[in-house]
Amino acid sequence: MKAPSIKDIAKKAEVSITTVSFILNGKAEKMRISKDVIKRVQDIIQEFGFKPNQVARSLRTGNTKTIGLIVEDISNPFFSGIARRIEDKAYKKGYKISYSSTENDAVKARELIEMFKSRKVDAYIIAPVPGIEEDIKQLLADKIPVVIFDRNLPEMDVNYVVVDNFKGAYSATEYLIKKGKKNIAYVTVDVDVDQINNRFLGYEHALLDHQIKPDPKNLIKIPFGSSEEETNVLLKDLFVNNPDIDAVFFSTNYLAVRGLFCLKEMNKTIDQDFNVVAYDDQDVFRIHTPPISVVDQPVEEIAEKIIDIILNELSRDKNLPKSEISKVVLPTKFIER
Amino acid sequence: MKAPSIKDIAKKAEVSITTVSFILNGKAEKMRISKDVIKRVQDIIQEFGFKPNQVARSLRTGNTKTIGLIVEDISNPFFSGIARRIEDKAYKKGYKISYSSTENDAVKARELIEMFKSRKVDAYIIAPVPGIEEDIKQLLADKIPVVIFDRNLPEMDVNYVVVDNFKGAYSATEYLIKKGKKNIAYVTVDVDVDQINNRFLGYEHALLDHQIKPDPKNLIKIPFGSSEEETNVLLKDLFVNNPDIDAVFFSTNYLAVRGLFCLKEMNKTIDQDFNVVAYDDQDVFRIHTPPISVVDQPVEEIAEKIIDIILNELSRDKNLPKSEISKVVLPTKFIER
DNA sequence: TTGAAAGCGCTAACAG
DNA sequence: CTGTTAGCGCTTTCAA
Repeated sequence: MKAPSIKDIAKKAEVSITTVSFILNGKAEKMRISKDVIKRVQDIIQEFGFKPNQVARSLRTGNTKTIGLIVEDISNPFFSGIARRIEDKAYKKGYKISYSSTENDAVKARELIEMFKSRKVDAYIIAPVPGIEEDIKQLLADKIPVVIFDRNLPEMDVNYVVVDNFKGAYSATEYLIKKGKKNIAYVTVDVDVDQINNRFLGYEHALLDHQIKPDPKNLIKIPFGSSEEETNVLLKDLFVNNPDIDAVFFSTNYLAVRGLFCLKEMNKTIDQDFNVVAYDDQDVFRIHTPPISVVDQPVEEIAEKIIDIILNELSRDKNLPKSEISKVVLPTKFIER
Repeated sequence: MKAPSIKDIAKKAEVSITTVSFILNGKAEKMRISKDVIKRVQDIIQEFGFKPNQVARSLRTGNTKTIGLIVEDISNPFFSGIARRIEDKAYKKGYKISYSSTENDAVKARELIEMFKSRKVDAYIIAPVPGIEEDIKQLLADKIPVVIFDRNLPEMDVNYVVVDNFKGAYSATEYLIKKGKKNIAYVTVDVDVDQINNRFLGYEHALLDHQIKPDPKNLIKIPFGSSEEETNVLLKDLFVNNPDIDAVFFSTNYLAVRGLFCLKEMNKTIDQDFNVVAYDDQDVFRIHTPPISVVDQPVEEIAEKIIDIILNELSRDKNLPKSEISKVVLPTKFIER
């Protein structure tokens, strides 16, 4: 009960494997293979339930019709939302997705790229971690389509799709300032990546533009990978030691969720006197009582742009036209609640 | 700047490709290749940054070191949580994951299996939709490792990892009954899959065991794929038309989330007089005011069992020992809040 | 200890 | 219009 090969089909149909191959690849017309033969071969393909071996095809043609997706953590709703939409669109064009999570670890990220390389994926979609610039450059040098997203790698000539994190954070901070907040805490993660940095800059500049001096006491960086408890401890310290904080801005979705739990535990009520803003919209912020205002990232559009760029590069002639780099910066939307 | 092949290495090292291959595959010892040669070849491999072409290797050996993961929707936190953990464990054993979402569509699921088949994935992890029994049987007949999870396919000799949905729903319902609830609504999805059916049976039996006659008016099945608005309308109808409902049990995580929004919009307060229970634990239920009791599925364990079974089958000798089928039923945990 | 060579299944010149 | 054939890069048997 082995899977039939093109040879079996050819033998059964009493034609050469070339003929079968042409029919398989829609080149029957061009090769002017007779209707009869086409029909006969197709019937036999049906009958045998024959599917060409993609592995062999890949070895021969050099492309695998697979796209490698490298994210920080596939279980983060932001990434899984993107993954879902990318999968959908890629699938319609005959591409499959292989995914992997880096956990923000450059070593792991590098290994993943190696793995994908040896597996000959046709293109890469990467939420980069600092330290893989070289590996990405290598990919580019090999003329393999790459799109990075979520974070930008400054100084690199690579396609990217990001949101305007500076403006996003700026507008959220300004909102708080206009609400009369004077001591706006900023909770972030300690990784040095572009989008996180820009969010902080947005926060900082909004303060400065409104004559508020950023107070280091109001700033906390939670180490990446901290457990729920560790995060809790740090957050509580922040609020306990700085009772005059009258608003908090969380720079990531998961920190905001942790923060909300923490505030709840502390019986700190969120109201006119104490505001909270989060990054990324999720059900949890809408459903919270009171609902939490957020800086919303257009997930759908991000995914769409990414896949458009990838498919476009994939379909263009590899050798000749040196394609323009796509630099997409999408706006965020502040949702007041 | 083409990727170097084993041939390039062999030439440079002035040995045959066989020798390189043996060294690559850790068979150098067994083949008693001299230390010198090993060293020299390995240095050159280093220098060239050579990685064997997995595609070629796959074609030759017949395995791709890839596992196909077929779920309903990768962006559902339940599935992405499982995906994350499976990925992690598989990665450590040198396996990669290709994922795809079926959207509960048997036709799409079948296509996905075909796709994975032609790509020669080594094993399948599937959250099955009704109607693909035959395809799975085919896989089994070809002796390809398969584990299904989340839902069971009754009457099939296939490894599965599920939770005891009957008991899960039973205990949750009983909890509500013991709280004195008389009119417990049940909100579910209209797909006819094993785990959804069992949840309903659990609910029903709990009622019957406590001399409560299930009232069809308290039952609603939301069509799968309904939009947020459509769901809203249906839910509102339910509550408006049945004002004596004093508790609701949502049979899936996303329905519960929709339901909570809906109740909020209706200004229906959740308190002693009106209870809510959801299936699957998520941040959103913990953070809700008041917090929502849930039937928790042990995601970590589910993922662990799945990957254990898969890796175990993958490592056993294919031809000889006909392995026992693994039937794992994990308990759910009712979390009262 | 190492090398030569067959072949995994398929595509695509090239030859009729 | 269709067939022959040379690989794609690798593993593995058989020989030396």
